Amino acid sequence: MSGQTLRNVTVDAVVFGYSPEQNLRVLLVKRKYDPHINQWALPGGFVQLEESLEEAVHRELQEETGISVGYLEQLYTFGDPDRDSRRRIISVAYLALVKPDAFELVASTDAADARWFDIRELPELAFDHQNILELAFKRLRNKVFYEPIGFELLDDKFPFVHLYHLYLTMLAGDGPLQADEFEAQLERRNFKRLMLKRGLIVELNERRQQKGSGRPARLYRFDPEKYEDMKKEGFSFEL
Amino acid sequence: MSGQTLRNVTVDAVVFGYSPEQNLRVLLVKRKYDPHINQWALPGGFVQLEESLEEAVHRELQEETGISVGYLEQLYTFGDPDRDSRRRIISVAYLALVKPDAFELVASTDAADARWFDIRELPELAFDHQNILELAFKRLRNKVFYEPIGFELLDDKFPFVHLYHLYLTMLAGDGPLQADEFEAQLERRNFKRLMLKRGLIVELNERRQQKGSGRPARLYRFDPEKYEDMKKEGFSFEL
DNA sequence: TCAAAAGTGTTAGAGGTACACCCATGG
DNA sequence: CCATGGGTGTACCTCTAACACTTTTGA
Repeated sequence: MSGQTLRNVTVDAVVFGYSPEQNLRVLLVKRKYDPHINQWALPGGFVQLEESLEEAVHRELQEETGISVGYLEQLYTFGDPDRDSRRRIISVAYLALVKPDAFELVASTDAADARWFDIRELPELAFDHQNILELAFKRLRNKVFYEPIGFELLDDKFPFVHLYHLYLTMLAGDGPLQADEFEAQLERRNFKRLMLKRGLIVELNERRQQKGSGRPARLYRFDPEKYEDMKKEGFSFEL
Repeated sequence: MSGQTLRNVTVDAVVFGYSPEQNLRVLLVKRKYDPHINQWALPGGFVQLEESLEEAVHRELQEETGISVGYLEQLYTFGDPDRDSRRRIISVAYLALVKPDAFELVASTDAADARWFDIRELPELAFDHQNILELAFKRLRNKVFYEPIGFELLDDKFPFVHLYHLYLTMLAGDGPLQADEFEAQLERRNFKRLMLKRGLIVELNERRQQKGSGRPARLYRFDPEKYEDMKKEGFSFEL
């Protein structure tokens, strides 16, 4: 079925999903083979001879979890001599982000061997995947400060609070404080002004259908042009 | 002599050196074997079975150029199926920085097959090393904005202008403008105040021996403690 | 008409930019 | 004593943090 693989090179992916209700989540798969059979691990596998590294990630994600990601970025390459008990294996790790639609989709599939885990309630992981995940999480948190990550994690149209809560979550990280307790450090109204002034998000003339009491929220979307501009010129996105 | 190597994994290093007189320079080696025999390339080679990736870089640099670097950071992993004509080879690229002492040392060795090149006057490179080098240079320039790279590129004690000129060089990059023309964007005296306020550099009570006329410059050094602090907490170093 | 959520306006002060000016040396 | 490079002081002004206040909804 599959082509010839490189014996010493794998790819692994840390896939993040977010929704205001479900917090920040990571996609994990349950291993079917030894070593570490039945333990949770990052999705990934051996690279085939004729595919690029990115293609390998997309293929493995498709095979193991059925998901297709909207954003993929190389994270780090792990190559310590004894990180795999079988033999010397170098793993190129990737960081991926998905929007809530894909997010929900996978959550409702077979679920036996692929599941979303809350970042604060992770199981023990196979190999050195714990390290990989921690590094990915650090990177994601850092990205908040110089790239508009919301772009890849939120729905196309979103009320402003969603973006706000995403940022609060990132600031809180896995620390002891709840996201809410960062409201002082990241003031809701000033944060909004900042985002609008930067021109990255655009006000729409739609409002969210009501959920409970309170004034209905206007919807926003990211501006893809501005986003591309910033990618080229390098970001600088101090909160 | 050398142990068994992985057939499909190499490391390559982009080593930068800087001095105010010599500008920013990159260390290249002339290839002794096919493919691309006699072309200039990044120092690097195949990873041995029992060594880590970092160890491989240090070993290859030692073997090919005799240099030992003070700072080493993983850059990116290049794995396109056809980047090497021999077979599928994945290369883990590293970015390295050396201080002027090491810098001078190698410049005066046998020079036949290892040489420093001005970043603005590079020869044609073997494989995809042009891409690797460009990425490394971009990364280095970006680091300026959130990490005190001078730490690894300047002498332990330095007059403030050295740091200033390093930053001007980075801002200018490979663009059309001369470093001097960025003096408007990065004001000498304000820049100094900023650096001192951040606490990263410390004023010494020594002065540089004279070189031409003008008031003799006070010497400074970086504060390693502050540096470690910032590493842990994550930098945020807007100019 | 009250509570909750969203959104607007305004103000004090921190901090950065720009620049005038002073210092120390060689020729 | 002038040219050159190094270093200090400060005034203006922008930008932001903080918060009071208004709007729009559900119950």
